[in-house]
Amino acid sequence: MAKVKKTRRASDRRITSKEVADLAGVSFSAVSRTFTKGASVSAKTREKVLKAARKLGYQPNVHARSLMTRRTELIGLICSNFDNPVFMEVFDLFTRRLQMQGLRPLIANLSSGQADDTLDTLLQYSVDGVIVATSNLPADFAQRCRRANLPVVYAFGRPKAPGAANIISSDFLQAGRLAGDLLQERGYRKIAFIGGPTTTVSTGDRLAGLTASLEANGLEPHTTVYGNAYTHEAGLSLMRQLIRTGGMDAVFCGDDVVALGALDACREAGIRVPGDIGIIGFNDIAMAGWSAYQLTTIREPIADIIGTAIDRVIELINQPQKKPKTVLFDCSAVIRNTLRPLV
Amino acid sequence: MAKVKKTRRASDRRITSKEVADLAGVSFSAVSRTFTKGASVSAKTREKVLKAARKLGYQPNVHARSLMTRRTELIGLICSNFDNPVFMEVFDLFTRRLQMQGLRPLIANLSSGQADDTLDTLLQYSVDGVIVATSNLPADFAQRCRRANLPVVYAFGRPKAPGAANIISSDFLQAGRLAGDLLQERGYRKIAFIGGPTTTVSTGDRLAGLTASLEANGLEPHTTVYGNAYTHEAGLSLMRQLIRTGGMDAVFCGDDVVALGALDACREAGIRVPGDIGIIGFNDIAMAGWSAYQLTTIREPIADIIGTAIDRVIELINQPQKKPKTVLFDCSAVIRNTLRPLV
DNA sequence: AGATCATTTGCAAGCGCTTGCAAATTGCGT
DNA sequence: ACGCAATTTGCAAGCGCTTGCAAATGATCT
Repeated sequence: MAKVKKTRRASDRRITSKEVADLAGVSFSAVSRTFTKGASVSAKTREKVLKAARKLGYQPNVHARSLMTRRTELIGLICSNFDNPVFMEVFDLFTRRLQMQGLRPLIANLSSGQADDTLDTLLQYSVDGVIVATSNLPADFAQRCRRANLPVVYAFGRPKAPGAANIISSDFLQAGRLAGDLLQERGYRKIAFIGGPTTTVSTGDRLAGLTASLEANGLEPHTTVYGNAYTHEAGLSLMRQLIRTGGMDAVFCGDDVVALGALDACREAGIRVPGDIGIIGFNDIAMAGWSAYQLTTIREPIADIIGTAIDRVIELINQPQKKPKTVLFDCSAVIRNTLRPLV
Repeated sequence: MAKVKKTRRASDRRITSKEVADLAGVSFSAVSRTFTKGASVSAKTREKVLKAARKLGYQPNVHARSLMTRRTELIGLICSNFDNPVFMEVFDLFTRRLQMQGLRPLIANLSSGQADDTLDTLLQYSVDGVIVATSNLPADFAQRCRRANLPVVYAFGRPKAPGAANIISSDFLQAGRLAGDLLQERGYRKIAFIGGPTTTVSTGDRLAGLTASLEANGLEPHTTVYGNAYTHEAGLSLMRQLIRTGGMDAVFCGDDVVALGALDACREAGIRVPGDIGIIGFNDIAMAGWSAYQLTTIREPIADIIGTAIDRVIELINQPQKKPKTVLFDCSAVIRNTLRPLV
């Protein structure tokens, strides 16, 4: 970055509380107090200050304040799945909910760069807490946060590494079971599974749920294949492969984008869904409802997860000694047209 | 939010430069200097400091620093189109590119709340500059930024209000013309237009471009209809309407999501694309390339726009007196299967 | 009016850092 | 070994704000 200019033009400066104080004819701690809620100021002074502030266009400087309060109202938001449409909803909700609580997200885009820098940056900005909304995160991240005394909660997934952590997520096992039940009660028996990267816990859990549901009836997954990412492309090619092999009558996709890819593979192969093969996804992204797809899928309660994650991180900020906790939400089925009707 | 705990446990505190200085046996300005690039420190002291810092896990406090440097390295990023898939790519690029320049985005999600608070918040956090990546923004936003002495650049659209502003965008007129040319050289003559909200400048410009292209051959748009948002739903119902009316042989959609909706409307009506009707979109979102759609569309050079917008805002931060400037990028065609081949 | 208590206010000491300045150190030529 | 210039260093004065404390003001009751 270019060198900072030294010359400090008058216009460059922002209004300070001193200036407001002068205009209002009060001490500058009075200004500070009218802007810190809960502080002791008479209605009269507050009025004077507010008027002066308005006139000058004064805005208290959060950074200066944070030096004393040790609060920045900044929450580090760690993301990486910028290629999955579900992220749009997640992101929208996170930024809005945080805003509503008077907090601001400081985004760390993990797709680029190393995770190490990421934590350093968050530390430099003294974020009050961190919410992790990605799964491909170095295992020791939580540890490092703890060492730095930084509250951290995981949303939408749990860290691979074992050990206590604050986790707010949907119950992937239950989701997998739900998918399995749904499929079976519609008469499907030879159920294949298309998962995401084998390294992600979420994929494993969903498969485990499916397997559990099948085992209850003495069945087991017909085939399981994995893509190296939750993408349309992966779903497309994996489904083509499955079609070539054949033998299954339904497939549970670990993610909607993958399911849509699978659906497109069927379309091009002339396979009818749900006539020939049933398909069920996970996430309920917007496109799943588009008329071209009408994908039956499992929906996680995104808003609940996000709301709870935010509440939890606030709680931890105020009471850092609180014990780690895991909250799992049940998922629900969204029935559309890629599964045949109940038998 | 709950009241801040008063008690300040030792563990609560972050390491300060003083502590590093003590451990390293140097003055604490030495610490500061080793962390400010371009400062004068001998290799030996820097080594000592770095070692101590590493041992203690020290990270300089950006907020304290910003008090003196008058730089926060924070850029306000104003967004609102969290429902359009194109946003994912935009957002990913913005956050990454900013990160690469040593800047951090402070997101303002305009979907909720008033724009007034938004600017106030950005001011409180003393962002160094603002990038507006949304079009539905109160007209006076730029004015208010100027009054507050805040560099602001508009990316992906220009403010409705006239007046000088920094605008980095694609050339919607050229894009519209390109679409028109493409359609005509493939023999389409009765071309309809599906736009977004009539209030957005972008829609108007795209239509103007199309019209210009048609006029060159003595034609004019066959029909123009507008949705109240750039959504699949809007495209679907608008296209159904168009189909009912009939008479056109092609349609230019102001946005890809709309185009996909239109495509689905054709599919359900049994209309063949591009056989019966040609369809062209705008944006080239990921789904446009999915095998179910294979949408021919116009692509804006998103990465260029974002890169330039960032460069521009940095430029303005360093030289606030720079005159406003508009940079428009040409769009290009992405030919897939929703237009019939060249005649 | 005077005494008593609750509020409100200003003062000043920080918060963790940068930076101009002058003193201390270093390198180098002779 | 000595002198001089170029570096390096520590000191101290901020940056804009919060907050404990004590002084000042206001309210309330005899």
